[in-house]
Amino acid sequence: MPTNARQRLLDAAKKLFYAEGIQAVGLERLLADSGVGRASFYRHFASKDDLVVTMLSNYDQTYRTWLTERTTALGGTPLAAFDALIEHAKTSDFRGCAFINAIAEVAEPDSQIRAMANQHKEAVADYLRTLLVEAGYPDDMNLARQLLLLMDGAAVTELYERSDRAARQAKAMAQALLEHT
Amino acid sequence: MPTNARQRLLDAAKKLFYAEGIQAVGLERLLADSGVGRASFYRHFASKDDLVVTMLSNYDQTYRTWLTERTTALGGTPLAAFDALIEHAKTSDFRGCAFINAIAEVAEPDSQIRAMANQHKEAVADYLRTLLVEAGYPDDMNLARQLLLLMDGAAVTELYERSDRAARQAKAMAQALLEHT
DNA sequence: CTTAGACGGTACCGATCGGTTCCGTCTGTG
DNA sequence: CACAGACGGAACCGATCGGTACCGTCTAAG
Repeated sequence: MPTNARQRLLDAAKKLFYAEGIQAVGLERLLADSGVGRASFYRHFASKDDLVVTMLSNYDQTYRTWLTERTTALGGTPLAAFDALIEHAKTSDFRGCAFINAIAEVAEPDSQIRAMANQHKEAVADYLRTLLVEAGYPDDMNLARQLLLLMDGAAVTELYERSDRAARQAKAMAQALLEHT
Repeated sequence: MPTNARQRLLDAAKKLFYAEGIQAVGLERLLADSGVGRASFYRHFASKDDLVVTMLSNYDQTYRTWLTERTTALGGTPLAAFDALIEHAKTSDFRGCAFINAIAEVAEPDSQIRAMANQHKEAVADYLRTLLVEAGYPDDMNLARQLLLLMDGAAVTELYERSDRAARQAKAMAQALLEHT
């Protein structure tokens, strides 16, 4: 019967890997930050890679849940998703998309992380597609992918700019894109 | 009088860091791949960080030169820059933008790499601005930054997709953006 | 009270990290 | 020929990497 060591590890992994990068954070940091013993780590995860993959799977779930809830709260339109992104970009610990950052540093073409990123982005695009349909636009996955490209472009731009400028710009571009459709 | 050890190191750094990531490539790999002795490395660079910064500065120069030449050869219009991006995305060793990948994995907010990335992107945006002016569009840095956001969004999407789809989509979006201006 | 299981702490492992030092070689110049 | 400088190879350094093994503790269930 596991208590909470596993969850503390996942929490620390989510925070540290996102904030500082996967390769930059060693097990020592993870264990110190989570207060979990070294042995307990390997009771719950087969390896550091296992923790990374589990954490990213966790991130996929929590991010999409968050996006859905905030978008709904902000009006439920396609543009509301961009308002959610703007809110996200304003937070002090915002550092773009965890999947994009992960595949930017792992590089291996047949990595499980790449496959997970692909799947994650596909799911987000599909969500944007449902937002488009609900707002009365035609069912168009290509248009949804255009919105996703804008969101990802903004997420990556905020990595070197320190403001929500790119997110607001992406929203404006999305608005123009939807008006001229 | 330096001969060529420094240049071989920079070539290897450019190739390996871009292909596999900065943290993933150790000095051993750099030295083995370039054929440079360990001592010679430190005769030319103060540290690995120094090599990284020098290599990125080199990348900024060569990338912008390449972009200018290809864009000019492809017509010199703003959309020609996207044709250059499509060509780039088709190459087998394409792995997005080196600066974006670098800041995705180094993370430190006051890092020199972040400042260089900011400067690089500003220079590219300024080049896009001149392309807009030459094509008869109003002098509008904001519009140039919109084009850059599309290019960066495509570069990052190609990290987990394996085709030039995102680049072609970004071009289509740029075309729509320019037509409705 | 006793037992089982989850736990944290620690010592330890081989490998590799970035970095320093010394040495022998090779090449071009005076 | 002699000298200087750029070079490659290798030994070595402390630190840290991911991973293994063992131990004592705490807690909940029988």
